[in-house]
Amino acid sequence: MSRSLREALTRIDVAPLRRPTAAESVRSALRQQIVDGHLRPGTRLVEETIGSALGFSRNTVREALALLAAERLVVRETHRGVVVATLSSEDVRDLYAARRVIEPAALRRGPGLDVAALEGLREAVTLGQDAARGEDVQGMVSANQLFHRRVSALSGSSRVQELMEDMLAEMRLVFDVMTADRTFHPDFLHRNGQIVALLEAGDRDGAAEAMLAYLHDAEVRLLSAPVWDDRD
Amino acid sequence: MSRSLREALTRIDVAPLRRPTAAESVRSALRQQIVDGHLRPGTRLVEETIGSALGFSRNTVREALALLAAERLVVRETHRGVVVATLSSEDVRDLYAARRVIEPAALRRGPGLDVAALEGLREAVTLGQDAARGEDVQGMVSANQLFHRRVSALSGSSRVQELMEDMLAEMRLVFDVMTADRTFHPDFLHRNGQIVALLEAGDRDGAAEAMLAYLHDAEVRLLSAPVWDDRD
DNA sequence: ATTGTCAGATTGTTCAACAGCCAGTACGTT
DNA sequence: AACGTACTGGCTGTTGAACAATCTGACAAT
Repeated sequence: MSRSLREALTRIDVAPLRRPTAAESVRSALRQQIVDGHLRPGTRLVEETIGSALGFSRNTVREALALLAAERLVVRETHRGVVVATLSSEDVRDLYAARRVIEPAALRRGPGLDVAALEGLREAVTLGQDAARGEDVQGMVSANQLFHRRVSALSGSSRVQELMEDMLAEMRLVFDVMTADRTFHPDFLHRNGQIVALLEAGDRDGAAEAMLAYLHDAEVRLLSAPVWDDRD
Repeated sequence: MSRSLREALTRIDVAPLRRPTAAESVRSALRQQIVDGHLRPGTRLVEETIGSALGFSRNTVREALALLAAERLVVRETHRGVVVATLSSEDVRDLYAARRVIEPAALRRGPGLDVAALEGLREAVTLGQDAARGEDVQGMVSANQLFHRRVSALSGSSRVQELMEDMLAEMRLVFDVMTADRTFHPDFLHRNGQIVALLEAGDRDGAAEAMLAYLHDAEVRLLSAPVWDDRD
């Protein structure tokens, strides 16, 4: 094979192009229902029921549930079944401890911070502001998650991004509890803007510190919410 | 039920006490074989073969393989099968990007740094020194991984620890390539000691910076190794 | 109230089957 | 020799049925 041909071929990124396997379909369908709040925390997920509802066999559903359990979106207890995860205040502490490690560090040192990345962050902030003006709570949550997803992308590690992805899904379970508080999201959307402004000014350490404070305050605010499932 | 009895019972932490399920057994058996290097990167894992070898059905094996794939220890390609993961230089870069985010941040700000934690870190260093004196490569790797596992524990987040756990397992796949280089491990064990010394002196920022430098150097050293599987 | 017992429901696990896909092999074309 | 085609064996993806183990709730017995 000629040298130039080989080199030209390396530039093709061959798309995965495989249609999702059955287990993947079930997995993402359930995942979607959970993060969208249609399957509330505590809901029992019965294999047979899901299987016949979605048109897949029990074994396939089992595989999907096992993966969701690895993601912590559902909890499996042997011989007792699977339920949509119900987060405890301990989980909230754990999630925010993780985010305080990852997000400030990504801002401070992550190798992914370039012009395009800054624009992406700015865009997420703008989307959030639009949603806030329209009092669109779903939109605010999505924009906020987009912002933090892109922050974690600055880490330059797909493994870190994947963890953040999972944790953001878990956060939807948390916000299930917070639907009452109408001021929660707007307050924190504003602070996203401040963080981006610091980055744009070239002050990465400042942005990292602002993120740390943000996460601290958000955790306190969430933990002060009335009801947490703390029967562990 | 009497009041005092109820109160006494709350103090029992009821151990999980469930013996591992079949899929879990297969999963951990395979995991062990992989991290111990008995199943080398690239080895094909055929469901039927594993099943009959370990005495479990194909379905059970499938569940175990799905979980290992989620952990990235094996790679599953649809209709093509499962092989023990072969890491590319891109994977090494990704892993170290993740570690540079997590480990320095855990040292700098993690809430888990107390006297007991410091002792644990010091112990890991001592174990490493002992292994180095005995030229015990396996022991050095284990001690080093214990050290970094305990650093990640400073994060105060089980989710971060879990990610680190998975990544350390992946690192075993990396070291499969590095068995040639006899000086790799002793060099870096020494630097673990310096990091602990900084912590003991109360200089968390300094320890974080030292960790950052450590991880940078380790990555460079690994990437300079002759052969990486970079056919992606 | 506490405990023993039993039936129903659901999970854990196996087995057997079949379609679909992949890699390799052989064969014929150009 | 390079290429296209057809065939084949091996494995994966997925299903459906089956059975034992175990949990849950209800009801009866103490």
